[in-house]
Amino acid sequence: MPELPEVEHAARCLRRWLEGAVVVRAEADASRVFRGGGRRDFVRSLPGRCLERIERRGKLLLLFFDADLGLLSHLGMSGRWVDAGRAGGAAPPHSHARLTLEGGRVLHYRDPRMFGRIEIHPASALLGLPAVRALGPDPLNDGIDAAALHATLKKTGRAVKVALMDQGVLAGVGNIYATEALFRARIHPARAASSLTRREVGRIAAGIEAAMGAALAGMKDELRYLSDGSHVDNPFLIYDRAGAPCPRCRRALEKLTLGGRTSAFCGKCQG
DNA sequence: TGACCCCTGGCC
DNA sequence: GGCCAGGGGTCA
Repeated sequence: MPELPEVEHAARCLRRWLEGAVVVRAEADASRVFRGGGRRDFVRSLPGRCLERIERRGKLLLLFFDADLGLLSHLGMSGRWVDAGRAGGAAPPHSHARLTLEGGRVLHYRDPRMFGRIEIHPASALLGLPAVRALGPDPLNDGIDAAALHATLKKTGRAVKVALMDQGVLAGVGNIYATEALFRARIHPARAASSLTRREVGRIAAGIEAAMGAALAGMKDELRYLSDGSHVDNPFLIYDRAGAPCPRCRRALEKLTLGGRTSAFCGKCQG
């Protein structure tokens, strides 16, 4: 499930594939991935366009093409852009959209669970979209200002884990990195956000940066990280490891549900 | 602010 | 064969 590091990886791959390339054909299936008239716009407006730059804001990919054409891509749970090689090969399963580039390379958007979305907008309007404006600071692009984060968390009595997954608090943190960061910071996921001290928020900020940094470093390791952004194994300290021993104290990791999402945590280290 | 829902692969 | 996970939009 893509969060900030995985989307950053996708942005880097797309830059490599699309930089300087001209789209010669765009195809799209009738799919939930396209909302409103998005499918028609995708097919009609992309051919002939050349990519100028790609930005990532939190979990959003923003593609700026020439002639003021913009594409927004959110990968949802299972979305991936993949390089399927030259035209003529079979489409990979769950392909909802295809871009054929000058020279014959074909990019597919795959999304088995269809929680992702693709939208076409004027490039000049992308940064002004409500979904973009609502985002909080991006830990990788902007860094985390622990004092500002402390001030934000102070205002809400929600569980700290739920608050961290709010894209308006920090852009790009989801279930995985909230879980990992709180373990690293030794803070219980259900603690009221407003009860955290400035020092504890500092540990959380450091935990987010460390967990995301480790993931980004791991993406260079092709044995553990595939080029399509998926993991070969579970590279995380405690995410999805409930029942397994805590890597710090060896006590069995516990599990609880907050904000509809499952958290692993150590009842001793994060007491 | 919280519950519910979308959708399907993967796991039990 | 059945259940669950999960980002985020929507609605109460």
